[in-house]
Amino acid sequence: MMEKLKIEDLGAEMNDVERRILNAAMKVFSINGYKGATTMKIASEANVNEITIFRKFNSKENLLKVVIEKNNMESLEKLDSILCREKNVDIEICVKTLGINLKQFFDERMDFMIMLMIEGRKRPELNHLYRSFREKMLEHLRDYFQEQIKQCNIRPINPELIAMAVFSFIFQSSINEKIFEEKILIDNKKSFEGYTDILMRGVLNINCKN
Amino acid sequence: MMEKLKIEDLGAEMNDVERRILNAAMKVFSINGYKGATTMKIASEANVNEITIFRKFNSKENLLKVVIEKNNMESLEKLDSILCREKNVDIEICVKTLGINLKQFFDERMDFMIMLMIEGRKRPELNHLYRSFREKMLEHLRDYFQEQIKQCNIRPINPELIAMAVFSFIFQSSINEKIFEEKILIDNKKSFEGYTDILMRGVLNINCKN
DNA sequence: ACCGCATGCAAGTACATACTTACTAGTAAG
DNA sequence: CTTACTAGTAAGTATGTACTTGCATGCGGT
Repeated sequence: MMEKLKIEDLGAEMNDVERRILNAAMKVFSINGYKGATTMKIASEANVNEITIFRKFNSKENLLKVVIEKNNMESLEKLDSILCREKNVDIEICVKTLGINLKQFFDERMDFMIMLMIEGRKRPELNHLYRSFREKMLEHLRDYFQEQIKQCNIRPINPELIAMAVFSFIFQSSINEKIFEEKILIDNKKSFEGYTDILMRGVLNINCKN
Repeated sequence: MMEKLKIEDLGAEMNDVERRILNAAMKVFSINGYKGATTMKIASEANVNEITIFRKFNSKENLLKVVIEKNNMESLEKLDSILCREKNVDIEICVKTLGINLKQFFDERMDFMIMLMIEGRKRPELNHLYRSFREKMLEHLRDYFQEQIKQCNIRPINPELIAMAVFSFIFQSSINEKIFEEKILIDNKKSFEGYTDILMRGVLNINCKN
């Protein structure tokens, strides 16, 4: 007998069919939400018979959990690679690159994140998943700015606030493109650079400024 | 025979039952999304028999449209009252009050807006509704900052960018509270004042500064 | 008292969809 | 060739839910 995939089994490698199903599920859940996503849609998106989904994942509910868990693992890994603090570097460049990387991170996951946010409101057990990304990002940013304040590169503003300012702009840019297919400026990079410029001249301590 | 309520009839005053249904529908749609919201849930939330909904509004689909249209009317009205440009006033105070008012506006409607955003992705005919708020707000902010640039109160940054900076922070604050029941700072007002401070010292033209 | 209208209640229809059962076909290994 | 396993097909079950029909009830106005 074949084993049904559960969250614990994620470490094991998957075959082609399973991967296709998971990718399709991710896509369909993202766009349609849990209720709106039918196993039929997922199956046809994955080019797989509907029943195969149940054979592999037992239930729609379990499928969602596996999709979430897989995404969570991959995302946290990716996030870690982005959030390697670069010391000894010009603060403006540092924030810019961090922002651009985080923006890309969001762009790749925004649909799914929104779904998690929505679904999480009704299922507290999912809520912590999106929350963990957010927390990680905010914490990193907060610590970074805290450090900069200590080093007197930034004037003593609540670092939480600065972190939120960066985070919210990135988040919103990503939403703009995903939901409205609209960019703030034509060039993504330019847009965040512009924002960093605004942020910096407010954040940088004039007394310590070069 | 009783007339079924359609979008055109919104001008007419509604009785208690209709109002209760619309309020309940708004609530249930907001939290559960279109698919997740069952007529049964709406009915019990409104303390009304399920069938009454169909008698009054014909179909779930039509109910959604009426809810949206009603909300749209009321919201645009509210927005208009917020966006009455205050000239001859200190720019920092102006942005602060505007931000705080917009924040409150969002807080009262965030659930529904998110639902509109989500639903709008699958139904382009709904998309323009949330879009119209956003556009209105951004346009107002953009024009305002444009004017301030002309008056040399602000250095020549892309006004779209500044508008977006303000908008995104407010939007995010509202999401924080709605989805995560988390505030950036304990005090809402303080949080936006802090942000305005950051924004201003980056935005204000030092040459023209008092 | 009577009429008209608004609402509730009971029962039911039609359909979508999660999930099952039983069987078949293909494929890879020994 | 045989065995074991994987995936597809066909058919069906059970449930939830939008929406209907028919009747009862209650209430305000005349």
